[in-house]
Parts: sequence; structure tokens; C-alpha cells
Amino acid sequence: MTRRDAARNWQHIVDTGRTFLDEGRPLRLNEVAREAAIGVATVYRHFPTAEALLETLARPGLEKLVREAEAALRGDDAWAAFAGFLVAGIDAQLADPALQPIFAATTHELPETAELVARLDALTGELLAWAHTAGRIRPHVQRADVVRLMCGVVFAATVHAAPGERPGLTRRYLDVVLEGLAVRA
Amino acid sequence: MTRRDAARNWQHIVDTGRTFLDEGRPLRLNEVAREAAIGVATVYRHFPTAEALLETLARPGLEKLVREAEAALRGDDAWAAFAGFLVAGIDAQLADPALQPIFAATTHELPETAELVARLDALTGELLAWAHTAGRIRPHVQRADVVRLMCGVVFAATVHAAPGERPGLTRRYLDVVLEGLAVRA
Amino acid sequence: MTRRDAARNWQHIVDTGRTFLDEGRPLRLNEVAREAAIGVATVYRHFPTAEALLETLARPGLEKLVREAEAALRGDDAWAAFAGFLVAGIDAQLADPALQPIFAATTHELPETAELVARLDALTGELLAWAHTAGRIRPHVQRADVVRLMCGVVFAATVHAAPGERPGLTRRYLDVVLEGLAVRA
Amino acid sequence: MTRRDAARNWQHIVDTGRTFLDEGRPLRLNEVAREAAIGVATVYRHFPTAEALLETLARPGLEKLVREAEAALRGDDAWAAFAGFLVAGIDAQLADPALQPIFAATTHELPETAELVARLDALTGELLAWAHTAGRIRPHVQRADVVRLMCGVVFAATVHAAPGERPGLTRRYLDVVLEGLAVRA
DNA sequence: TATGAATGAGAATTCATTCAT
DNA sequence: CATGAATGAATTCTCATTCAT
Repeated sequence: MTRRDAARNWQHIVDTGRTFLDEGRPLRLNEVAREAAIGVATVYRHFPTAEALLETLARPGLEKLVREAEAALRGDDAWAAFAGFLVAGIDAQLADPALQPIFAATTHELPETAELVARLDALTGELLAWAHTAGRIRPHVQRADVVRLMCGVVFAATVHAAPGERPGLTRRYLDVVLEGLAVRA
Repeated sequence: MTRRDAARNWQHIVDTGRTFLDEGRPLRLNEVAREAAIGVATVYRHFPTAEALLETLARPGLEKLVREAEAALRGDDAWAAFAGFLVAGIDAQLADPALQPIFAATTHELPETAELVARLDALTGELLAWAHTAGRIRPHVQRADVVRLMCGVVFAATVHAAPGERPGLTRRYLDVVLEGLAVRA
Repeated sequence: MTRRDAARNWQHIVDTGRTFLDEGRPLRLNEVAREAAIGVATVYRHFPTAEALLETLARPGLEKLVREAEAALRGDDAWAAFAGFLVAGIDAQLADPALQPIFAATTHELPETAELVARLDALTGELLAWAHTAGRIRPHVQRADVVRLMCGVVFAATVHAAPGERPGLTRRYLDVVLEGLAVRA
Repeated sequence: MTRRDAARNWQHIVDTGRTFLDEGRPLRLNEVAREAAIGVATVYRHFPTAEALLETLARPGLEKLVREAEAALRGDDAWAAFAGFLVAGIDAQLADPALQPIFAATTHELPETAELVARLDALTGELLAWAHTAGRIRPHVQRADVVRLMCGVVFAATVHAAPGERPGLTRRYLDVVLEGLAVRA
């Protein structure tokens, strides 16, 4: 088979995996293969594990977040930059079910994922440092807290709530958290 | 009557299930039976499903929380009562891994569980109403938000954190949330 | 417990077993015990196996058939006696689901059952011999054929047929068989 | 493509299933797999349920019967055609234990089976209609009776009889039935 | 004698992964 | 590089029967 076929297969697997995620179905390589009408072994060649496929699916979302964090750093308001990044991170997790497990996981299978996550972590640190320097955030807040709080807000909005309610809930809960983090003028 | 044997077995199954949970192992009735050195069918007789065992394991924790909520209502400071209840709920979830899934679930298998949860929900409502009446909490906070925020805080403290760090983290994150919920004097 | 209690239990088990049969449920000693609200072991004491209970349930039907065969022998028409016995046997099987397996089985667990069946077999032989002597039945018909043909008719009426249709079908099929057995005038 | 292996396995499963049936053992997919020395899941892939395997085993017998019915319709004697079909159906059931449950069942799992059975039913109707037109069979006999009578004869010959005796018995009992169905010249 | 809890073998089914073609 | 059949361990659950009280 030519390279082009392989690339087409890769894309088709990714697309199929995406629909699985969007429909809330568990990512089983076997089922993805069947639904994509591609041999199981072919899927396994491209993605040795379900986790590898998941990370691949998460990649665009992670990259977008990185770009948003970088853009935020170029802004002129430390607090707005920090808060905007939280909003972006939470919205991304709601929009793409692949991101939640990636954020919550401590290890990653693909080097690209590990790298992106590390990048994001560094940017988080920069945004936080800026907010600290500007005296806009409570002093004890640390870099590792940021991702945890994002995950917590997303999780809170998921409990006992239908998908449609989640955006509204995350917004309200994030407001509570930001209110609690901000240094009052 | 073999009540003594039965009771002993029941307790043994519960104890074994508890160690499974505490060690983070999934609650599989077969494995519990094997480890408890009790016939599989005996375990199934006592607990038709893993969920039933889980809810049974959660029960003491739920009951304790109910008592704590009731005690809180008998206090004289609306805010302290509300905040104390959140602390208690979060600490309970950290102390007993059986509680998290119970709080997050929308349906329950055992009627006793459903009743306890409903009871807790009602008490939550009373504490919240009191806080509202006392003008100590932001007006838009609703009853359903409370359990969600508790779950969110617990989840946040679980992300990327070893068990030992979690109590400290939940305290800090809950402070952030409470800060965001409170009406400033 | 007194003898009277034991007898009451025995009867209750039999009654419960009867409803199982009538509702087409399989005779499981465990389930019968539960539904009768009697200890399993008590049921097992009275009826060591499900087969024993089944034979007990079949007994009244067998006894009635024996009486009918005896009455038939006291009639004055050999053919009417023989045909009437077939009708009775078939109707009994339709009316009481316990009888079919008893008729089809080659061995029986309870001596009473074996005796009743042997008795019925002997009476069948007498009725057949009478019909032969009277020249009313084809010569090659043997004693063992009679029960087989009864079972065959019942089975035929059971295939693809709702219970309500069965009496009508057995009548028609038995007519066919009798027509084939009779010596034409 | 592993077609060759798959076909070999399929055949091996079918053959093993056949020996189970011939030896009167219940068709359990797990046991068939073990005895065929083939992975359980492979068996489940080929035959999702025991019923599917049973119907597959019955298929050749059904097809042969269909051919025989078609051949019978091309004969020149309505009664001989009808009677011959009954003989063939009964002999087939005796020869292949897979056929009895198929004939007695009201629904079928494989579409092929349903189709074959429907085909057979239609042919039965044609043979019967021919016999009616030729005035060779009692008027009240309906299409649905035919399969019932076949099953009844087979069942009758199975009661209290060793396999070796059954062909002789079915012949005799079928004669009785045919005698009862025929219109006398 | 009555009780009903306990037993454990057994049956059905699924799934992630490997391997022959 | 692609295929999809094969694998078998793992899991869930049921049932007839025994045994301790």
C-alpha cells in the first residue's frame, strides 16, 4: 500500500475515534476498527493502545490551548490573562472529552503529548508568576493548583448535570473560584 | 438459625470489600469472595451486585454525615454551619473512597442509600436556606450546587496528587471556594 | 414440630409445586421453597429431588386414569372402552403438565409411581387384548404402542399451538389415529 | 486472508457439534470449543449462540427435505407424493437430531433457517392442496397439521424406545396416521 | 424435624492483543 | 503495509445440594 493509503487510514481511524468520544462510547480499538471498516491490526499498527489514540485525539485541543496561553501572555492585564486561560482550559475540556483524562493523567504514552502538557505547564507557571508579580492573586496559589482547579470545576459541572447544563455551570463555578483566588482591590 | 454464621460472613465480606476500596482495587464480587475465602454465591446472596456492596460500604459514612449536618443545624452561626458541613462532606469523601461514587451517582440500588442521600440533600437545603436567610452566602447559590462543589473540590485534590497530599489540598481549595461563596461583611 | 405441621408443610409444597407447573415454570426445589415460604431443607426432606415432587404431583392424575381404565373394562363395547381410555389419557396429559414427563420416562423415582404406571400398563394390556379378541383393532397393535401413541398425539397438538388450541387438536389427531387403528366393519 | 484457517475451524466446530448431537449431549458452545480444541471466542465468532450452531447443523437436512418435497411435487400420484413427503420428513428427523427442535420451534435465529422452514411450509401446502384436489385426503386436514403430525409420529417412536427400534416404529405409526388421513377408495 | 445460609462447580460471554496470510 | 480470524484469560452469574444451628 502506498503512503497515501496509510495516511487516509490514519485519518479515518482518528475521525472514527472522535465520534466514539463525542457519543460517549468507550474507545475500544476493536470497535473503532470495525466501525471504520479497517482491519484491527491496522489500527493497532497506527495506535498501539487506546491511550495512544486518545492522546492523538486530544492533540489539537492541547495545541489550541497552548496558543491561547501564549496569546494571553501577550496581553496587558495579568488577571485577565490568568482568568482567560482558566476559561479556555475549562471550555476546551467541555468541548472535547479527550482532554479530561489527559489533564488528569500523570503520565502520557506519546512523547508529543508529554511535551505539549509540559509546555502548557510552563505557560501556566508564567501566567501565574505574572499574576503574582502584579499582586492580583493570593500568594499561596501554586502552579500545580491551576490544572487541579480547572479539573475540579469541570468535574463539579459534570456531577448530576446533563451535558447541556454544563457550560452554564462551569461558568458559575469558575466565577466562584476566581472570586476566591483574586486579591481584592 | 444460622444467624451467627451469616452475620459473621456478612461482616467479613464487608471488611474485605473495605480493604479492596482502601487499596484502590475495583470491587469485584468474585475477587472479594475469593479473598474472603467465602463461597461466591454467598457473597451474591448478601450483595446481588458490586454496587450493592459499595453502597453498603458507604452507608456508615453517609450516616455520619447526616448526623453532622443535623448537628450543624443546631449551631448558632449559619455560615459556620454551612462551611462546616462542606468540610465534613469533603473529609468524608477523602477518608472513604466508597463515598465519591455515591455522591456522583444519580441513582442508587439500595433503598437505604437513596433515602440517606435524599436526607442529606434535604439537610443541605436547610443549611443553605439558613445561610441565605442570614445573608451570608451569595444569592444565586442553589442546593444542587453544594454537592457538586464538594465533589469538585475532592476531585481537584485528587488530580496529580498522592493520597497524603489530599487533605491539605482539599482544605486550601475549599477555602478558595468558600471565599468565593461568602458574602463579604 | 408436630406431625400435623409436617403434613401441612407437605401439602403446601405440593400446592406450590402445582402452581409452578400450571404456570409453566420449571420445578426448582429452591424456588418452590421460597415461594412456599418454607425452608429449602424442609422441602428436600419431603422431596429429595424435583423428580420426586413431580411424581407426587402426577399421582392423583395417574390414580384417576387407573380408575377410568378399570371402569372402561367394565363396559360392554371393546372399541369404545379402548378409545375412551385413549381420550382419557390424552385429556389428562393436557390437563396436568406433570403427566407428560411421567408417561415419557422409562424409570421412576418413587415406588408408588412405578407401581401406578405398571398398573396402568397392565390395564392397557387388558383393554387392548379385549379389543383384539373382539376383532375391533388391527392385529399388529401391541401394548407398548398405546402409551406411545397417546404421547405422540399430545406432542403433535403441542407443536406450534397455543394452549387454548390443544384440546381441539388432540381430538382431531386422535380421531385420525383411531381411524387408522380400527378394523373397518 | 486467513480464509482457509477460518473455513477449517468453522468446519471443525460444525463437525464437533454434530458429534455432540449424535451422542445426545447438549450443545454447549464452551464444551464444543474445548472438545474441538479451538478458542471459545472463535466459536462465538462463528456461532453467536448455541441455537445458531444448531440451525447450522440442521441446514443440510432441511435442504435435502426441500429437494425431496420438490421432487415429490413432480410425481404423478398426489397421495404417493404426500405420503412420501411425510416419510422423508420423519426419516430426516430420526437421522438428524438437529431437526426435531427446528421443526418444533416457532422462531428461528438464522434468516436462512427461517427461509428454509418457510419454503418447506409452502411446499407442504402445495402437496396438501394437490392431495385435496385429487380427493385423496380427508377434507379437514390443514397445512399446519402436517408438520404437527410428523413431529407427533417421531415423538411417539421416541417414547420408551431405543434408537434402533425407532425407524420400525415410525413406519408403523405413520401407517396408522396415513390410514386415518386417506380417503378410502 | 425445620431452617435458611453456605457452598463451589459450571455456564455464558467479552475483550485486548497476537498471528498467519 | 493491511487484514481479520484466532486466542484464552477474565468476569459475571446461577443452581442443585449440603450443613450448621
